[in-house]
Amino acid sequence: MAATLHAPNFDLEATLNSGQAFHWEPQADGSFAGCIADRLVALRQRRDEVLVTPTEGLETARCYLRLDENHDAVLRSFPAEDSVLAAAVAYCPGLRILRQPLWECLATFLTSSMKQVAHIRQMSLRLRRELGEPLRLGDIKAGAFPSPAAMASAGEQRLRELGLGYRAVFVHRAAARLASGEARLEDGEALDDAELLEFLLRFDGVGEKIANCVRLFAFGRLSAFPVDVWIERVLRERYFGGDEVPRKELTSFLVHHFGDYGGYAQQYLFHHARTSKGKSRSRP
DNA sequence: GTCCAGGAGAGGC
DNA sequence: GCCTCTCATGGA
Repeated sequence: MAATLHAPNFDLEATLNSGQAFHWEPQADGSFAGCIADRLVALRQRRDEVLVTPTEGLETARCYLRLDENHDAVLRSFPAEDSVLAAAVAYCPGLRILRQPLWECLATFLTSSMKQVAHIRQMSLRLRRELGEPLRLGDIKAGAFPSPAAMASAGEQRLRELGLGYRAVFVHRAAARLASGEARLEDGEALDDAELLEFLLRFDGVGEKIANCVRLFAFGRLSAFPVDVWIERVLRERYFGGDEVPRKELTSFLVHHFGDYGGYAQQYLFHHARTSKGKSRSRP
C-alpha cells in the first residue's frame, strides 16, 4: 500500500505547516493528505522514513519534499558565528524547503498579501474545493489546485466571492496570461536568478517579496530571500539592534551574510519567529 | 470589538 | 528615490 522514502533529519509536519504550502490536511492516523500537482497522496512520518500512499506517488513526493538533496551541505553553509540562525535551526532542524508546482505557488502567494497563514490556507482550500479537479484516495477527498484555465474562466468576480478580495484581479490576470499562452511559467526555468526575478515581476501584483517566494518555493532558487513583516522584524531586532533599516541596506546584508542557501536560512528564521513561545512580537 | 497579516501599486513630494 | 494611502478579509 505505502512506499517508503528515506528521510533522515526531516520533520514532515513542520515542513508542511511552515507557511510554504497551505493545503495539507491532518488525518486521524497521523498522516497528512494533500495534492502534489494533480496527484492526491497521504504522507506519514515514521522515524527516519516518510510513508507515501499510494506507492505511485513515491517519486513525486521525493521531489516535492526535496528529499533528493544533501541537506547537510545546506546546514554547513550557514555562517558559523550566527547564533540567531543557529538557534532557529536547532529549534527545528528537520524543516525543508518544498519544491512546489509553479502556478500553484505563484497563485497562492498572489493571494497571500496582507493575510495571515491561517487565512491563506482557507482561501487555498476553498479554491481547490470550488474550482479544482476533484480527487479521491480511499475515503479522502480533495481538490487539485485549479489550473490557469479554470481560474481564468471562473472570472474575477467569482474569485472575489471565494474570499480573495482585492487580490482576485491579480490572480485572474495571471491566470488569463498563462491560459492564453501569452506567458509560460516554465520559461523561467532556463533563466538565471536575476532574470527570473525580472520575469516574475512582470506579473501584476507580484513584487519583490512574492517573486522571491516563487523563486524559492517553486523554482528551487535556494538563495532567494523573501522579506515579509516577520522576517523584517527578526532582522531588525536581532541583527540591527532594533533600529529601522533602509531596504537597500537590508538586501545587501542578506546577500552577503546568508549566502547561497539564504532562502533556507530565511525559512528557519521565519518558522522559529512565528511558532516558538519566545516569539518576538514587540511593537512600538 | 480590536488588531493585524509571508504586499503591491499609485500618487505626492 | 522615499513616504503615505488604499485595497479586503477573518483568525487570533
